[in-house]
Amino acid sequence: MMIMRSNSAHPSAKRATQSRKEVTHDRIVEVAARAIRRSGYAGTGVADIMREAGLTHGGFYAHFASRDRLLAEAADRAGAEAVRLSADIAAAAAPGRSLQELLRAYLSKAHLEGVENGCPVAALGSEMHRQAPEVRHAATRHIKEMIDVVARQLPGWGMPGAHEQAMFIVSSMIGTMVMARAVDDPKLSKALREATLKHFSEVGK
Amino acid sequence: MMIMRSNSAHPSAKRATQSRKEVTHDRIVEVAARAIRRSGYAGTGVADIMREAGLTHGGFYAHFASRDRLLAEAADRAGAEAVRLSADIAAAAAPGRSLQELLRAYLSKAHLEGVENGCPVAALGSEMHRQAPEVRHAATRHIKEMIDVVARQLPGWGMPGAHEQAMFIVSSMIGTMVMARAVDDPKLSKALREATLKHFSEVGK
DNA sequence: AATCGCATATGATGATGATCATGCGAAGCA
DNA sequence: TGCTTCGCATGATCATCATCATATGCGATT
Repeated sequence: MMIMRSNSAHPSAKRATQSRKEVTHDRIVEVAARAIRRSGYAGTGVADIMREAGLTHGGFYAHFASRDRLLAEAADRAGAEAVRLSADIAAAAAPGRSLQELLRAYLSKAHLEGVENGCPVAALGSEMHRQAPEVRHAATRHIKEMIDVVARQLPGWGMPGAHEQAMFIVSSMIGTMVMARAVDDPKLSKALREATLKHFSEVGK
Repeated sequence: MMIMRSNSAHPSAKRATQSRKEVTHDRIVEVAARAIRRSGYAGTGVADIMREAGLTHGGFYAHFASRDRLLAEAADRAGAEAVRLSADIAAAAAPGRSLQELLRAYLSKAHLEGVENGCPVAALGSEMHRQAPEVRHAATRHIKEMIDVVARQLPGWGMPGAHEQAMFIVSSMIGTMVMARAVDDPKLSKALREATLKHFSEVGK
């Protein structure tokens, strides 16, 4: 079960259900997880997030010790969501097609245009090395998870080299999406995604 | 007494007759080109740049119509430098080894640690889609040039598919560097770079 | 229905940011 | 040598930002 973390000596109806504060906290994190992908770490202000969550800026520090703490929670959530989504896509694919489906989804136009709900590494990768240790740590953890997810879709899963190959695939996926979003030429953007898709078209189970 | 700054600092004798203002303008752009890679577009302020260039913030608008205009010039310069450096490395390599040397240099520890003088796409990629049109345009141009540089090192240069392959290679290079910089685990960082290096170890002329 | 505690709002503070108006001092011309 | 022009500095303005102190009002408990 859960540890009782009561903020008062009196039993103020603690139960498995979330308290009001927890619900709000959660909503702020969810909004922030989208905001950072849309506007970047540096471009996301406390007031923006609170406003988007339907609150005002003042209450923020009742929920988070600092802006960085929120960013860490938001990055963590975004990463966890991305890994879970990838695993789901792979799990739902026909046997032997999981890596292909994963790549197709990742390099899709929908993902290209849906930054705020997409891969946080593609959305925030080049800002990462400037972030607070907690943020980088969460990111690193999810990156490792993502590599594992990909590795499990490889024919030689468990064999030496599979992990290495998975690292390469993930690097390529992310680089392709970063580039495809960076350029202002839609044709080039599409060509970049298709080139990567084509390169991996034979890899799979 | 007064700090004499003449054009002797940088013997950039492109035009023998560079006015004082042009020299200063150039210096600001050069500083900015490093600053944006180090601190990101959003993290680079006008005052920071001017201070680093040995000036005060006030004179800025005598040189640039806006902050965005400077960022565009800085991005353009960083991109041009990166492409030129890559082409130089390839040109200096032993015959048939140019792509290998290029990859080795790009994925080196030196580049990993030298953000401010390195590839601007790896340093700024995920911030790019939010930038002013001029900035994105300059970036796109240099990305195309970079793809061409890589394509020319391929065995099947000119044959159908070479350009496609070059796009894939560039995407992978950039993605690998973004990831290697993002993670806070040096072992993983190194493993990512080596995985990509290994994957391309047979490609070349 | 009255009360009370907690979650959130209001508002303040000090820092920093982009932009601009204006003054000063040095470089070059007469 | 004195004058003019131009490049840069000083300093101000207005906006935004993170953070915090304090007020308020809702909802649950009595």
